[in-house]
Amino acid sequence: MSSRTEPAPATRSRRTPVLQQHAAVFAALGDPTRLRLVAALCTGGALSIAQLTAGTAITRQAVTRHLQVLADVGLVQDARMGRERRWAFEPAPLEAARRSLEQVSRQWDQALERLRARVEA
Amino acid sequence: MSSRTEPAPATRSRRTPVLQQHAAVFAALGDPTRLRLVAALCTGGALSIAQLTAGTAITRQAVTRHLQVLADVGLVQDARMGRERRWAFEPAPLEAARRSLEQVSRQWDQALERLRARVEA
DNA sequence: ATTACATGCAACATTCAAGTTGCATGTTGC
DNA sequence: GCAACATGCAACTTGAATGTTGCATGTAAT
Repeated sequence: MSSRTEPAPATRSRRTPVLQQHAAVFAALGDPTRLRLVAALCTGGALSIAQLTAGTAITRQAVTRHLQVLADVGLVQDARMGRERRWAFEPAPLEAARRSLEQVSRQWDQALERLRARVEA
Repeated sequence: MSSRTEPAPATRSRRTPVLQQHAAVFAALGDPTRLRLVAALCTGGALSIAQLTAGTAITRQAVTRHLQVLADVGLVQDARMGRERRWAFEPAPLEAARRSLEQVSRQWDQALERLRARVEA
């Protein structure tokens, strides 16, 4: 890693790439079907593709593609169980995304407080 | 509000629409440029379109469209200030999204605990 | 008034994501 | 072996998202 193609131009441009890494996780969660899959998997444990397709109005192949998108960002993991393929939720990326949102919230609170302090001065 | 078009069909199908409502917020955050805009606005207060365009490699019009996408889910808000248009971060939808992720995390923890209790029994 | 700045609007091209269909492959059970 | 189930793979269509260019509009400053 650290290809270092950019000359680190400004002061705060080092912080943004970390956020952009989380953009992929948000993009994966930004689809109703995928969000439903994540919710189903984190509640019911490991499920097969056919089971996950049962509740939806879309094709099994479409569900497979959505699961692949979720797997690309590490939100789910697959394991062969005989003739079927069980998909399980993986909490780590979601935790990272949650912390990312918390950090944005914190920065916003700090900005508000700085503004208030300046007004009172 | 409360149009009540759906007859509340099943037991747990009432929970998923709430999640799907948050999918739009995640989709809005799921773009590197937009995530950068949100980060910039929550740190630096209200900024104009030209200011937000300065750091990027894309056009002013593209930034405008991204801001519109963020505004559609309520993440930013605009206000005219003379000849320019200041955009400000709005924390409410992000807080809702953060709580949504926390709930998913909580459900996962509960599922793990249930599984452990069953194994020990 | 006129010049410069900041933005709005609309048409356009291009890329990508979502979903489908059709068929092939592997696995279970009789 | 054979039928039924579960999945994999690939081509295709469609619609939306991203970004651009060109011009119009409104505002500020001289």
